Amino acid sequence: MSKNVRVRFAPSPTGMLHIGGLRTALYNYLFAKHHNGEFLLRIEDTDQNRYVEEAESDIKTALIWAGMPPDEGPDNPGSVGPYRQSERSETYLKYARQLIDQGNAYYAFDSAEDIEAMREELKSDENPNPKYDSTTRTSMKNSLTLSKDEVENRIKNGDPYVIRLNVPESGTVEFNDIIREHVSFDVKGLDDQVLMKSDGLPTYHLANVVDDHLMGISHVIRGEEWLSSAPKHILLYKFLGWEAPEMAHLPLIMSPAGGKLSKRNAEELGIPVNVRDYIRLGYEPDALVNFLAFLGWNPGDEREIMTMQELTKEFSLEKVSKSGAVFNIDKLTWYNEHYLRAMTDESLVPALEKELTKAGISGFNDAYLETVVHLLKERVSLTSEFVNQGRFFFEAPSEFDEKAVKKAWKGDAIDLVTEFKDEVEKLTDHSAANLNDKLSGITEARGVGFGKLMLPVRVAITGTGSGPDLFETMELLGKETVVKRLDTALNKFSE
RNA sequence: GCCGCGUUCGUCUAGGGGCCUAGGACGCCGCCCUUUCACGGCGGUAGCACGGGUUCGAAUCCCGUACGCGGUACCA
Repeated sequence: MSKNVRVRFAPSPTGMLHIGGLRTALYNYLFAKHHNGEFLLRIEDTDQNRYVEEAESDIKTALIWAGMPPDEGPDNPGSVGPYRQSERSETYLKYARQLIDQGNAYYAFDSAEDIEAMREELKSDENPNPKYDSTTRTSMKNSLTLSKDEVENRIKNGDPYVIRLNVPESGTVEFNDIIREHVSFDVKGLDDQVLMKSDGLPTYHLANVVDDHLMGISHVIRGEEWLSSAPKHILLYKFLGWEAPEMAHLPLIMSPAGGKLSKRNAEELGIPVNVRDYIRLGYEPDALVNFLAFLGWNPGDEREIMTMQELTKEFSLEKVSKSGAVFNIDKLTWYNEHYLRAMTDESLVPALEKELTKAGISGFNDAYLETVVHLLKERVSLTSEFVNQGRFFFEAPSEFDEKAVKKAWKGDAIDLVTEFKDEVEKLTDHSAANLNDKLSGITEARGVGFGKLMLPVRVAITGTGSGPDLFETMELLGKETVVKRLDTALNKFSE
């Protein structure tokens, strides 16, 4: 890489950070770190109508949670700030004026109604969406059609206006996309994009070009939805006399239902679209990152599990695939389970505590919780399932699984459990091994199968027919609790 | 409609002319382990969109068709 790598993640604060946005950020981050470059965060808040107050902090929180803190951004500015576009208005106006002076842009005074009327008039089956372009602009109200005096007067009068890109009438714009290689557009297909809106703020197209240049961005890595407007950006770089950064348009993340992953076609399939939901649900950041990295990229060998460090070492845009990737929640679940199981019991205690707090349960020490984690972590997909899967570690079962009761509490279960309870009461060392000995001692003596006793005891202790090792569970619960639960069940099921 | 981009198992993908009887992962199915359920181990299922070329030889190169996706805003 000849020049210093500087990339940016440039979300618009119009809502909570989207999972696809996090992947875009991740690819930018990996690319930057792979090349020892910088990863910047720039807030593209030029649309005042869609501005959402909490969005910016949501974005920052998500990036930090996922382990990709920006090297520069609104909170830790470098030398090219400000990092919010709303704070850079004068800069954009300056370049817009330059473009006008050069003849590469022009003032347009058409109202929304004027444009609508033009579209209505020109609309046809072949052209359902007439554009404001090199052919239609000749019949509109702009500084290309109006006299110089009139233009000056209108501006002096404070008439609302926009500044539009003066797209050449013919030619092609070609560029090399790192992921797609050669891409070519006929300028005839481009419209005279609005560069400065009537509210004085730039559109994305102008702002992004000006900022990327001024901020020294070497590579623009963004979603494929931008590919169609890339030629306009290339034109802007050319008109402004700047070298365009390298471009890489990432394939989109798709819904299993088809189309872009959006609230509508994802959440009803059980796929959250906002990163904050993944955080809330208890996904491990490493798992989400690993999963997201592999949605459209892979190292070229058969590895599936890679940490952020490994991803950084291996990542390259050339290996990013060209086609969209369907979001497969089952695979994410598998990644999460994998990471969960690889983590130490101790490190998961805080997650358990968080869930307990949510459930209003308290009063258990860390050693106890660590054992609970140990017993549970191989049977859950998410830490948020800890409480549901292991409620019996914290309180006596309030209800009993009907099927399990029917299967377990029959025949001479009452006698067997009563005998077991008596043995437990006499036990001086309430250890898993001893409990196991006692239980199997009874079944052997009575000549019945192990399950005849184990199952009713399990139901009595946990309320269900399956779960972690029963003896370790009983050891953790302690003698008093075990005896009490056995009594309760004996009373309940002896009728 | 027009413009652009894409198309290997259900899904994520490896593959860049002979190494491909197309490899891995998730899912699913089966077996083993386990005196529960899981975990784990082993095995199986399933794919080069279609049609033409080019070539001794094509999943790999070219053209076309179909399909999918994106864009077509004073939104990003």
